[in-house]
Amino acid sequence: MDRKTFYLTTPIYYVNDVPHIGHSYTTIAADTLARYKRMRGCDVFFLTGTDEHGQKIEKAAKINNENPIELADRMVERFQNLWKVLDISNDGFIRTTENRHVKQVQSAFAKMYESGDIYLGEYEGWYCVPCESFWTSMQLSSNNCPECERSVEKIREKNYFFRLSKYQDLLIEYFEKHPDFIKPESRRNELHRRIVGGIDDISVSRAAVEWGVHVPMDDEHTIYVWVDALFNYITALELNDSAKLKKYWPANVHIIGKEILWFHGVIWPAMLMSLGEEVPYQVFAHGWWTLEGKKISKSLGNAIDPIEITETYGVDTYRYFLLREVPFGLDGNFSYEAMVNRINCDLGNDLGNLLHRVLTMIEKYCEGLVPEHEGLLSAEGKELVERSEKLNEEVDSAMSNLQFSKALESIWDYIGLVNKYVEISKPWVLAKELSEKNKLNEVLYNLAESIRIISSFILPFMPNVAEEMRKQLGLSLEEEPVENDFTWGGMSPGTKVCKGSPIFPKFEHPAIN
RNA sequence: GGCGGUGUAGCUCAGCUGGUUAGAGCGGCGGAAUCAUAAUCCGUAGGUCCGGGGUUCGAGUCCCUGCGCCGCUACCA
Repeated sequence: MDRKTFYLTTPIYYVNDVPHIGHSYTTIAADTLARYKRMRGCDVFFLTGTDEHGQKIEKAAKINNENPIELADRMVERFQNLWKVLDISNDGFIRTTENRHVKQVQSAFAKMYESGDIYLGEYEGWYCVPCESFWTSMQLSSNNCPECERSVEKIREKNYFFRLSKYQDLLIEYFEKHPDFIKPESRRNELHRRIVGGIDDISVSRAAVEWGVHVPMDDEHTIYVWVDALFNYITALELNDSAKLKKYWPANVHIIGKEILWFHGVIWPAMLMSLGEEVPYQVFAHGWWTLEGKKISKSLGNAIDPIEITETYGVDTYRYFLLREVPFGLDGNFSYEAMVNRINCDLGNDLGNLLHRVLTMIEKYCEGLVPEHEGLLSAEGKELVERSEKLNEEVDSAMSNLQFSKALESIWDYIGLVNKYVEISKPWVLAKELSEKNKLNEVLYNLAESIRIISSFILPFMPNVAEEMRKQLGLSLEEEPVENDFTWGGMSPGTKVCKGSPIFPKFEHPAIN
């Protein structure tokens, strides 16, 4: 039987920048979705990688007195190391400097040239010499460079162009037939209006840039980095008719930041249409993080290395915070205050304490063995079971829409219900009466089983925490997590639990400056 | 400038096609309980739903307008 495939990607990260919170956010979201889909039985292919060409890299390397590829090699290591630290389970990693990629990009470019969708034309624009930037007349601020306010000069350059305008109607049609193509909806509407407003052909080659993929029919030019970069999503699968491409393409979702939506939502589908390839099912553009209320930028120098955060606060807690604090798609604010609050309250008080109190009772009242009980479930016990089924539906629906925070909210509602169940059932009272032994056993079994289910739902978000919970519950860590883990009844009576120290130690709130 | 969004409790936000006393989480306050990382559970917050005008039997929810904030307008998660 063929399993359903699920192909998801992050952008390939530009190696001119050190990895920061934004990169980690996209990748953690993608990883969580990938892990979730694997548990649901999908054949997942999760791709990330690095974008290594272009003028910025060329210049940065020159300043460092090294070859561009040396710079890239160094930076790639930093990204790969971060993914390792954050427990990213990517199935593929692609670098745009790899030979397999370069060759396929050239062949796609040649194909579009042969079909007439790429043509040699003349680029006309405004050039700011000190900034080394090109601007359209619309971008100019009172006829000067919008960045430095100095005067600009008109330049003409032979360039290859992609006939984007030709795809206007097809794109509009695609947007209208696939309302979920771009998420969130507000972004979709923005793009849609802009396409309706008219799109021009785009320059897809640069004569002035040497560090890039050379235009196959004209060695004087390199291919515009964005064109080069976008193709990674299919060159990683082997574009030229391989079984892998057929198996996974079109991608189920490209997860990206909102600033690169134009490329993914318009240019990329148009080029795929030109090549006769299918368009991805969805492009999901998430929001931006501010740091303590301020925009994160190089000029402010306030970027934080995710590795630093995780060294202090832990990897799983960081993953949890990013996906819980802000609905995916909206902007959010990262603050240590909020992070500590989430760790202490959601994780420590609600979840960590629940695990700890239940295991203590199983050890105290049942010699550390998950008890067996006779007879039917009590009304409260039934509610736990029913709500776990509802939770299963809620989480699946939220995850299908990449609503990570919503999925976590549902899981935490359930955790709240289980804590309530402890209060209502009062196992410490039942334990005092020998005649209540069967009732006590039922309660403790239900609690252990509820926590097992919770650990399954949490696994895609916090893989290490889930593993630790399972270990303390006495479950085998050998077996791969599967869909069955989400449904009631997986806990075998007689399982020996193994309580450890609290899984979420409390943090002091950071001093307020 | 053009196009679009948004303004709801101290804070962060839910409130779909207009319909009974406007909701959640966190914080604050009061109580219960003792299995537990002083964790948990229960109760409580009386907020001109930005201002003004209008449509309607009825508007936080629709329309107009004023003010504030934000996004897109082809570098950057």
